[in-house]
Amino acid sequence: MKLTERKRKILKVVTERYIDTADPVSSKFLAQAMGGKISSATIRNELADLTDMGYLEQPHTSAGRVPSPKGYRLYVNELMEHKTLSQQETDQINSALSGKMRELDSVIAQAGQMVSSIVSYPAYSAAVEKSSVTIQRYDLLPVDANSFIAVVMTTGSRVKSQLLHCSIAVTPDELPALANLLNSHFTGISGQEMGQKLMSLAGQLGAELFMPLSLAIEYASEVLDRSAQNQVFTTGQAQLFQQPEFQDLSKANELMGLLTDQKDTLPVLDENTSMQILIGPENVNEALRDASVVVASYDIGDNMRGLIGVVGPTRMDYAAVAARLSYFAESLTKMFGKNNQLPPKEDTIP
Amino acid sequence: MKLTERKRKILKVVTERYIDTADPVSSKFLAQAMGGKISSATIRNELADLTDMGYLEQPHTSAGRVPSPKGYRLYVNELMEHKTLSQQETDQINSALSGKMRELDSVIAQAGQMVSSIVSYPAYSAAVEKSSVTIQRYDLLPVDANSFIAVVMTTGSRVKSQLLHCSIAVTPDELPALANLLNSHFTGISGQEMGQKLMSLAGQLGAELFMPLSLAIEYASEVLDRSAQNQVFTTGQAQLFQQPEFQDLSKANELMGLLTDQKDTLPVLDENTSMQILIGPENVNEALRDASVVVASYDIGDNMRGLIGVVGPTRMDYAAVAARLSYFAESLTKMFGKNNQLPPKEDTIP
DNA sequence: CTTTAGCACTCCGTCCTCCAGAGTGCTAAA
DNA sequence: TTTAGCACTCTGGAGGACGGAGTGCTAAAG
Repeated sequence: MKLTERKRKILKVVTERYIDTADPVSSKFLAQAMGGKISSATIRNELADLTDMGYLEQPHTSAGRVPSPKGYRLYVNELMEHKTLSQQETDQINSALSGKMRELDSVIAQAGQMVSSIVSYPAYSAAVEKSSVTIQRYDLLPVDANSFIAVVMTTGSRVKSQLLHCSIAVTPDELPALANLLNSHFTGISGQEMGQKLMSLAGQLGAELFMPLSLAIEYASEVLDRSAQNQVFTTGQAQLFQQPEFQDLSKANELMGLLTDQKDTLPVLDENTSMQILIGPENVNEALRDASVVVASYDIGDNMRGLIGVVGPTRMDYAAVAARLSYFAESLTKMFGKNNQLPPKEDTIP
Repeated sequence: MKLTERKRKILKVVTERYIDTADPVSSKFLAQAMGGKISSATIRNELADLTDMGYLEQPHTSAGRVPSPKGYRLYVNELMEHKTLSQQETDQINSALSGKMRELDSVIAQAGQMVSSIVSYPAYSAAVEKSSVTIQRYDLLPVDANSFIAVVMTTGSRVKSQLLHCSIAVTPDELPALANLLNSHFTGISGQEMGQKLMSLAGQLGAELFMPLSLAIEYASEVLDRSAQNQVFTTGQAQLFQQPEFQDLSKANELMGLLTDQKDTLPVLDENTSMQILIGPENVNEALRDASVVVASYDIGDNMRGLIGVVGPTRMDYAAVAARLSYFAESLTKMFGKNNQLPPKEDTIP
């Protein structure tokens, strides 16, 4: 059977109406919405065809029609009009982004919050490394006899630091030497390799050097660990309950679990794709089978990509979400691009 | 009317039974549970008294009895037997805590997760400053012509650092002088004061010094800001739905909102109290009126306190939660106490 | 061949009613 | 003060009736 222009039009109207009201769409409504030129009987014939073709579903005989996942897919790929945001909406996003923030984790977390509040669905947000992270550089700063600060910079120019306490006293003079040792032998390698290398040095160094060294390395490998298990932030879970499809606890519960306790199984975007829409059963994740996900990525520096996604019912407003999400992702890319690594910089103090 | 020993016993049994089954407790059950020596009719008389006194409630005539908030309060204050954890349970907690972790935020967040999974209710976790935080010390590390690393240490010995980019070149020789300036004039004061002081210096310094300085200060005040708005982590929200009282969406929804989007309004413990139980209407927060909160605190270094709380139905198992939470809090205090500021330290590399 | 009017049919959701079960409160006796 | 007995109340689930919404099909019209 051929998908005529009129069928496409009908599918589009059905989808948009259903997105709007969450009620199955009737032939009567369609006849009107399509201009009143054709009768509901004709529409019914078309609907029957579309149902045969798998684009529509009926919750039960004698209910209206609802788009199937296949229908949504066609809608998203071919029928959906790509919205552009209104001035007001871009302003809203821009002002949300204009706050000054430096630390990467905060930026990521906040981005999720903003998106969630803008699209009114739960959102998630993460940063993923393009390649594996290693330590690029170490600095050690003296504090007192038993403490010093370790500062490490990873590939991707993220800087982390921590106060370390050492039961054996460390004189400030020793620190530069230790730092040298670290920089020359413990950069560019994995946490495991660091551990091995450290062991091999165990015999050659006195305890007064070995101990602070091992502390610093322990810290460094913790930093690597933490950036490897890329942290996912989620927000706006409560928005789920606004949706009629999640009035049913059991459905909502599964998704909630995903959003709170198994965040790390949320869909990740393949590299080189800037946005992806996953509809219902297209999701690998069992818990997302009755939901849809829109996920976009943005660039952070050379070695990292940010990920930001929205979770909603299959009935979610794809056009609106996609438009907002892609604008948001682009803005973030620009923002990070400004100085090749960091969030917006204002040269004035507020 | 007097609260006889028998009445207390009955209240205790009612409460524990109700905590266990979530079903109103009948006189028949009580007669059996109390040893079968007295008849259900007698129990009914006693129940009527307890209801008059406000310790029990009836969902409707001809249902069994349920503890009122006042009843729970009495139970918690006087009737509850303080559990001690089994070997297995302490082992579980200890092994959960034994993972090595240094960064404060991660420790806090993880603590919440552990507690939530141990008690099977949603949990929240935060760190609060005992007094206002200021910067104690600055270090600046050269990176390249236009970048340097700023390292700041706050009161309470938390160290934060960030790579900063400056559009005007900064020579490495200038950094120590800048750091001196920062350490002598910009320590021990609030973010606002820093801003003012910076302004007053604006005229006296050339742009090549002023600009990196202002970047560093901007970063420092951001650090202060962030630690002022003490971040609250929540986990295990999905556990709410396991509870029969939150099968009703509207109840659950309100609580979910609190746990995801208004985390910062969750109850905070007064200083000097190590644990507190807030039952139903004792909560100031409207959304918590039908819920209970158990919150405990632990020490982190000199200037900080950790806070860890559990949110559940009023019917929550206070004895179990309180026991686990206080053990957990004590363990954390010990853990942080070890080196007066930091999480567990192992002198060996895994 | 397509469109349309007409009509029978299906299914849902709601509203009632009915009824068993659980539990109480009260009374009167032990 | 305790207890047996009994009438009473309330809930929750099952069953049935019914209006409404919407469809599918047929047969006629374009």
